[in-house]
Amino acid sequence: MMAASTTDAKDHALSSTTAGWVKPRSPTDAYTYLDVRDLIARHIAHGELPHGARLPSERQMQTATGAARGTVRAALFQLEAEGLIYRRNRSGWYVAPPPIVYDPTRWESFMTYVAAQGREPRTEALDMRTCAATAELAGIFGVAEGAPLFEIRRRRYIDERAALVETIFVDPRLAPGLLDHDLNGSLTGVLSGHYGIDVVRNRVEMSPCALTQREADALRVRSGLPGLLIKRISYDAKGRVVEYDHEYWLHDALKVTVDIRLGN
Amino acid sequence: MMAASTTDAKDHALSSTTAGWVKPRSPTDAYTYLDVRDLIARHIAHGELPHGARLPSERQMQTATGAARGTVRAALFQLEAEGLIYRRNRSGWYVAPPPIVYDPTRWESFMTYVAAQGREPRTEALDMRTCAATAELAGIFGVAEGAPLFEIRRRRYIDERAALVETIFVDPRLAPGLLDHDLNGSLTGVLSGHYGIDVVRNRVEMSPCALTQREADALRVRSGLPGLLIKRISYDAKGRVVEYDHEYWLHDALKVTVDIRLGN
DNA sequence: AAGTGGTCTAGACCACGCC
DNA sequence: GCGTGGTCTAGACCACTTT
Repeated sequence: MMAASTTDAKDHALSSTTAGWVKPRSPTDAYTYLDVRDLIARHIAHGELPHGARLPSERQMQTATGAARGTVRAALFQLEAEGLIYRRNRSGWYVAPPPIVYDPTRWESFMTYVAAQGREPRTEALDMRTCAATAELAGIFGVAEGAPLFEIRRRRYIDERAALVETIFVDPRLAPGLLDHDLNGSLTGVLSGHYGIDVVRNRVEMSPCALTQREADALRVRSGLPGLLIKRISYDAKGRVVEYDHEYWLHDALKVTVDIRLGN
Repeated sequence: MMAASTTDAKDHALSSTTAGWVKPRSPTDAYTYLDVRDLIARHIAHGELPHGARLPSERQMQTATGAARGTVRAALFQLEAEGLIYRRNRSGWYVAPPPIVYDPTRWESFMTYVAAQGREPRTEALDMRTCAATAELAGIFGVAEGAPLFEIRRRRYIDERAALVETIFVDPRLAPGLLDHDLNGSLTGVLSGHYGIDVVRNRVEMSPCALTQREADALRVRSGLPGLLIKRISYDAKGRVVEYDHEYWLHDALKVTVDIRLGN
C-alpha cells in the first residue's frame, strides 16, 4: 500500500479506533510488549476505555503500534494476568469490571454480597444428581465410601458475566429431597428455611489455580486461564458437615478481605 | 544433521535427559502446547522431576517434542500460571515447592508458621527510613498528611527462595526508635517485647496482582508475573493502627485458609 | 565462551462468533 | 462469509547466568 500525499501509513492507522496510540519513548527503537501494555493500560486508566468496553482487534493494534501480532498478544496476556482485561472466546478483549469483595468470615450468600456492592448477581443451576462418595468425600462427610451424596453444579454471574462455577456436595440425610427445590438462588436459604439447618462454622481454603477444561468451558473462557479455587466446608451446631463446596473463580473477579479480632 | 543407521533423530532426542518424552496421542498430528504441558506435568506428578529439580532446557524440550520453541514456552507459561513450575531469570525452569499455608485469622508471625510447616524461613531487612505520610497513609493512621512514619522494606524467604517482599509502615509515636532494633526477624516480637504493643485486631485484604518492576526485581523474577498482594492493617486494644503492611507474594508460594465459627 | 531464557518478527492455518 | 482470537512455525538477536 502506498502512502498518501498528506497522510503516511502511521497517521492513517491512528485515525481509526486506535487513535492516540502514540509510542511514548524514543522513535528509533521498536515497541516492546511492555510498551504496548503500558499504552493500553493508560487508555484504561484515563477512562477512554471504560469497564466492559471492547478493545480494538489484535490486528488493529498490530497496525497501530507497528509491533508484530505476537508482541501485541504478549501485552494482552500481561494485562489479563493483572486482571485489567479479560477475553471472550474468539470474540475479543474487554476491560474488566472492578472485583467483588468477598469476606469468608461473614456468612453472607453470594446473592447478598454481590447485590450489596451494587452489582447484579445471578445463579444458574447446571446439574443436579446423586453421586457416590469418593474416598475424599467420605472422609469429609464421615460416611462410607460409595454412600450417596447430592452433587449440585451451578454457575454464578456478576452483571451477566460468568464469574465462577461451583460444585456443592450435601449429605441427603440432612436434607432429603433437596434437589426438588429451586436451586437458582441461595442454597443457604433453602437449607435454613426448609430444613432448619444453620451453619455455625466455616472452613475456607483459597489457592491460585489454572482453570481446567471442565471449568473453563462452563465459564466460556480458554482452558488454563488462572483462577482462584475456593474450597469451603460448612458445619452446623452439631458439627455435621452441611455443605462441601468447590468454587472456581475467574481470578480477576474477586478480592478477599478478612477482619479479625483476637482473643477478647 | 543426518539420521544414523540404527537410530533416527527422534530416538536420539529421547536418549538425552528428556528420555521418555513420548507423545501420548495419535502419531499423525503435532504436539500442541497443552500436550507438552501434560507431558511435563506428568513427569512432575510421577516424581521424576522432584521439587526444586531443574527442567531440561527449552531447546532440549523443543528437540525432544518436535514442537517449535514458542509452543514449548507456551506450555511452560501455562504450568507457571498453575503454580507447578517457576523460573529463575535466564537460569532455567524449576519444579515449584508446595505452597505455604497461611491463615490470616491467626496472629502468627511468618517465621513461626513457615517453620511449623517444616520449611526454613528467613527475613532480610532491605531498607528502613522515615517517610512522610501520603494522603492514603494519613487516613489510615489518623495523622496529618506529611507526618513522619517509619517505612520498613523486607524480603522474606522460604527454603532460601525469595517468596515475598513487604513494605511496613509504623507510627513513630507508638514505637520511637524502632529502626534501631534488629528487624531481620519478627517485627511483632519487637513491638510486643520492647514497646508492650499487642495486636488485637487485623484487617487483611488479598487480591491477585501483577508484580511491578520494583517487586519483581526484589524477588528476582520477571516483571509482570502474577502475584498475590496482601494488605494488612493491625490495631492494638485502643484501636490504634500498629502496622500497615503490603506484602507481594509469588502467587505459587502460598495457600490461604480461614476457619470461622459464627455467632455463639 | 557457551548456554540459557527473553524477546521479537513475519508469516500460516484453523475454529468459532457474529452478522 | 468475514473477522476474530487461538495456535503454530522457524527463524533471529539480545542480556544474562553459568562454567
